[in-house]
Amino acid sequence: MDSGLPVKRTIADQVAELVRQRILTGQLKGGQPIRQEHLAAELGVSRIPLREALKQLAAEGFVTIASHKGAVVAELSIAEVGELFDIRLKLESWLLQLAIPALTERDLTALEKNLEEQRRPDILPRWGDVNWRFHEIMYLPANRPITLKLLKNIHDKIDRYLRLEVTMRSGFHRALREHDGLIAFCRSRDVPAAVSLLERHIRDTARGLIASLKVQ
Amino acid sequence: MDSGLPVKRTIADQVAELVRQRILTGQLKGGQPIRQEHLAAELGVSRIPLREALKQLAAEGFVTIASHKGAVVAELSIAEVGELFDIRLKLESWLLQLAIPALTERDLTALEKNLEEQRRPDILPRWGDVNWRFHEIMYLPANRPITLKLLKNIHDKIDRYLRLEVTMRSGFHRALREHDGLIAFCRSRDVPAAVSLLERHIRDTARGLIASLKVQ
DNA sequence: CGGATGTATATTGTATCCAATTCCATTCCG
DNA sequence: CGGAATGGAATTGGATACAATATACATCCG
Repeated sequence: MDSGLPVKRTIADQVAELVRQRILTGQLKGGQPIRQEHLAAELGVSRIPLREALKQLAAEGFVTIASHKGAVVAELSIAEVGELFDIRLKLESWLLQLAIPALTERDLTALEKNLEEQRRPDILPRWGDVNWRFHEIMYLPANRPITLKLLKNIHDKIDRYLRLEVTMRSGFHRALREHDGLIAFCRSRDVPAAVSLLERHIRDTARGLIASLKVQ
Repeated sequence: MDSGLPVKRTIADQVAELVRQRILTGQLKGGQPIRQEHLAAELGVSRIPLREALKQLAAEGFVTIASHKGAVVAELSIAEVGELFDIRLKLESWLLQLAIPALTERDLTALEKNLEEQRRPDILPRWGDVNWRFHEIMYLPANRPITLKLLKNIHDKIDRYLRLEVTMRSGFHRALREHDGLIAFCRSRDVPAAVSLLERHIRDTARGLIASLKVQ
C-alpha cells in the first residue's frame, strides 16, 4: 500500500525530497544559488549526502550545477514551459484515450471526491498536488507507469510557475469546470469528447500561464 | 561547436559518462551489481564522485539503487520496452511533423551522409549512435530541445537491447530502407507520408525487438 | 529440521584535510 | 584615469579514514 517505496530511506534521498519540495513550493526560487555548507548545516547533515541529492535533482532538471560554481535552482524560459505543455498535450491525451475504457466506478468516484477537494476554499496551497492527483487518477488505468512518472516530473516543473500566477484566480474556475466536464465524458465513455476537452484544458492552461509570464 | 557543454568536467561527470557508456555497450549487463569500492579502485577515483555518478545514473534510469544493497544495472521488462516505444511513437511523429517544413538542404544532405555511414559494413558497433544521430538530424529543426533530450534518453535505454538482438540482422535492412524512404518524403515535404512511415518504422522496430525478447 | 544468533561484507554517513577554481577587490602600470 | 594583473577569500570538488547501519550468509542450538 506504500506504492513500493523503500521503507528505509537514506539521508541523501530525504534531502533530495526536501529540497525538491522547497523548490516546488517556492521556498527556493529560480536562479537562487544553493550553498552546500550552509544548507548542510541547516539540515544537520554532512555535505556528501547533500551533494548526492543535488546530483539527483540536477538529473531530474530541478537544479543546474556548474562546475566549481555550485547548484542553482533551475529556471524555465517561456519557450521551455511551452514545450513542456506540448509534451503533456501529446502524452496525456494518449493516456486518457487508453484509460477511459478501463476506468472503473471506483476511479470515477475518486475523481469526484478529488473535485470536491478542489472546490474547498483553502485549496490554493495544495492545488499543485490535488490537481496532479486528479490527472493521475484518470491516467492510472492506462497502465503506463513510465509515462506517468515522466508526466509527474513535468507537472512538478510546471506547477512551480502555475502556483504563483495571478492567472490562478481567473484560470481556477475554468479549470474546475473543465475537470467537471472531463468526469462527465469519462463516465459516458465518450473518448473523442474527453480527449478533445483535455487538449483544450491543457492548451488553455498553457496559454494563461505563458501570457502571465510574458507580462512580467 | 561543442554544443554548450562545459569544458571543465568533474570526475563525477566523467565517471557517470563512462559507466553509462559501459551500460549502453553491454560491458555492464542488466541485473549486474556495481560494487563501489571495486569500480572506484578500477577507475582510480575515490568513492565520493562514483556515488554521485550513480545517483545521477539512477535518476536517469540506467541503474537502480537499493538502500544498503547497492546499485545494479537497470533491466527493462518487455512491457517497459513497449511503453518506451509508445512514447517514441507519440513524440517523434510530432517532432517530425514540426520539423519537415523547416528542414534545410543542409539537413537533407546530412541525412544522406548519415545513411551512407549506416550502409558501411563495420557499422554494427556504432549502430546505436549513428541511428540516433539520423533521427536527431530530422527532429532538430523542430526546435524542441527538451523533447529531443528526453527522446535521446529513451533511445539510449532501448538501444542497449537493440544492440545485441539477433533481430538486428533481419531488421537491419528494413531499417535502412525505411530511413531511405523517410529522406525521400522529407525532401518532397510530404508530411503525412513521412509521419506515417516513421510510425510504421518505430512500430516495426518495437515489434521485432519485443518478439526477440519474448523467445529468450 | 527450523529458528535464532552471530559474523562478514557492503553501503551509508561523518569528519577532516587539501586541491582546484571562481569571485572580487585591490594594486599596479601605461 | 582606465584597464589589466594579482592576490587572497570563499566555495566547490576530491581523497582518506573511520564510524554506523543494514544485509547476507553461515553456524549453532533446541
